[in-house]
Amino acid sequence: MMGPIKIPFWPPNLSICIQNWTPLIMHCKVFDKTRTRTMYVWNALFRALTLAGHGIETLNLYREMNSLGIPSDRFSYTYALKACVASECLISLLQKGKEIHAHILRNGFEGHVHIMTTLVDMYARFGCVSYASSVFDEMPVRNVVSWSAMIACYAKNGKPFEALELFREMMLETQDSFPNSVTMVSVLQACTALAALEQGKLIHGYILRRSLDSILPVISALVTMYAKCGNLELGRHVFDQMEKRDVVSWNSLISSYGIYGFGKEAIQIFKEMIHQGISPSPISFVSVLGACSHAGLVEEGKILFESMVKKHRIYPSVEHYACMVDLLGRANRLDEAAKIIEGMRIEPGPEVWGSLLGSCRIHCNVELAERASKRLFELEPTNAGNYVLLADIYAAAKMWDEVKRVKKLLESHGLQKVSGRSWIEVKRRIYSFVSVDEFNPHVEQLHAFLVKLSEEMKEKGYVPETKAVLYDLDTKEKERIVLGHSEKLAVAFGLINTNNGETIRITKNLRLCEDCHSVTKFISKFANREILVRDVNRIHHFQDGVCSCGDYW
DNA sequence: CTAGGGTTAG
Repeated sequence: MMGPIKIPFWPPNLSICIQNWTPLIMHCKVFDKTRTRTMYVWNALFRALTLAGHGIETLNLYREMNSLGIPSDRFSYTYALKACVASECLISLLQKGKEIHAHILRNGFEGHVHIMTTLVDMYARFGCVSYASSVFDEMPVRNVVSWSAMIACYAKNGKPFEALELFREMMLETQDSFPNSVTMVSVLQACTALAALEQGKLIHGYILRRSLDSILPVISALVTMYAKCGNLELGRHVFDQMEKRDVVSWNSLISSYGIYGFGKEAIQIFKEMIHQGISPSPISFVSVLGACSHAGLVEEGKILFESMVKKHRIYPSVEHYACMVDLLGRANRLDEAAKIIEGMRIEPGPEVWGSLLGSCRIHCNVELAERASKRLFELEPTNAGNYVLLADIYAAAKMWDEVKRVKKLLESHGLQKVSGRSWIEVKRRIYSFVSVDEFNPHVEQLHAFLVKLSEEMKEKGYVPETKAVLYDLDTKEKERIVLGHSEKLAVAFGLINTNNGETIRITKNLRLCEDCHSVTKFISKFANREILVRDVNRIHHFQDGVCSCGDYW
């Protein structure tokens, strides 16, 4: 007689295993007549496979179950949906997910909170925000988890405004869907994305009132929020107040110091973490290597990279290699960076080539840039940033025909250059600027302000840097273009509309331009203002004519 | 046997 099947530790050769298992399960059905018992076995198998990341196998088995005429139950649906996103393969299982979605509706499960929430999450992970929100909107019953899933969907897919708006709506629903710690983490991420410091402080207040301030994920998210919103001190303060810390809390602090360009301090914190008995995770190394790279600490970075395997038995992933390429490339050791790629023991992905291309831009290396971009265009043909980087490099080398060619290439993929945008929070309102902005009512005043400022600066030795301009124009024209950059408009707006002594906080969606960097340094001295600019990857803290990045970025 | 969350490069 066969007893109940126990799921053993999963053996490595899955496909063979599944072939052996399927008849076993069918066999089991013969012995165990009750249907729930059989479903339990199927579901347990789905669970084991999905947890191990074998989405394809789960779905194959799921199909087999269906073809045997066994209907899904509420458990199998959630596993099948999770399997669509838990695949090791790169092929998209979105279509499969939609099919299961249809089955769910056809079989009358549209009122099942667990299944519908899983559905929201599945679409979220595919980046299909509108699908997720329409499922969410149609849900007859919602609870904290469903609300949190939808807020997380917005926060993770570049829709922070929508995330905060939904959170507001959630708070109005007074029934049984009070936000909990999981909700708050996503809400904090939305504040981080917007660099909305004041909003973040209000959320912090709410967290304190709801006594959610001792939950590790919440505190880590708080530390990151404060640091990335331009207030490292408050982030540090939250960290210091923690009673218990885990590796993620430490990672938050390490990367926080890193983005400001405080590399030595980041290394110090990394060492302190180990000293306190916490083993570094792979992400700790990404954070600390990133910090070295931001600060130009090449030798320190190399030593840390070597210690990964030797001391901590952590094998470098693509991300770690990308950090090393960035570290060396930025320091103008491009040949060494290229050697790192050649010596990689895993397939170099777009992250690695992207790092190399970025470094080529800084040091105007056309030849290497062409090599890197060739690979990049194959690996991620629809990433507009790569084309723009290459065009930048050609423009810097005055190779205007090539610039045109790359721009055409970009357009041939139906893409366009992401335009620069900066924003600033003044009196709890967010003001946004783009470089050529005819609709912003403040622009004329700001332009006049900047023209006057630039004249004054020129007398004091300022020379505009127009390398960032991708058009073959004369110097005067180029100067006019860089003077209208969104980050300069935002700084000017901040100077005019905030009080003396108030810190100005700007956020930009792209990398800060070189000319804007030197102008902001200048302003910080002559207007005697502290100015923080957060660009795509880091924070520049300007004070008294100096920037925390040490002009290395 | 069921749903949501922390830290990551450029």
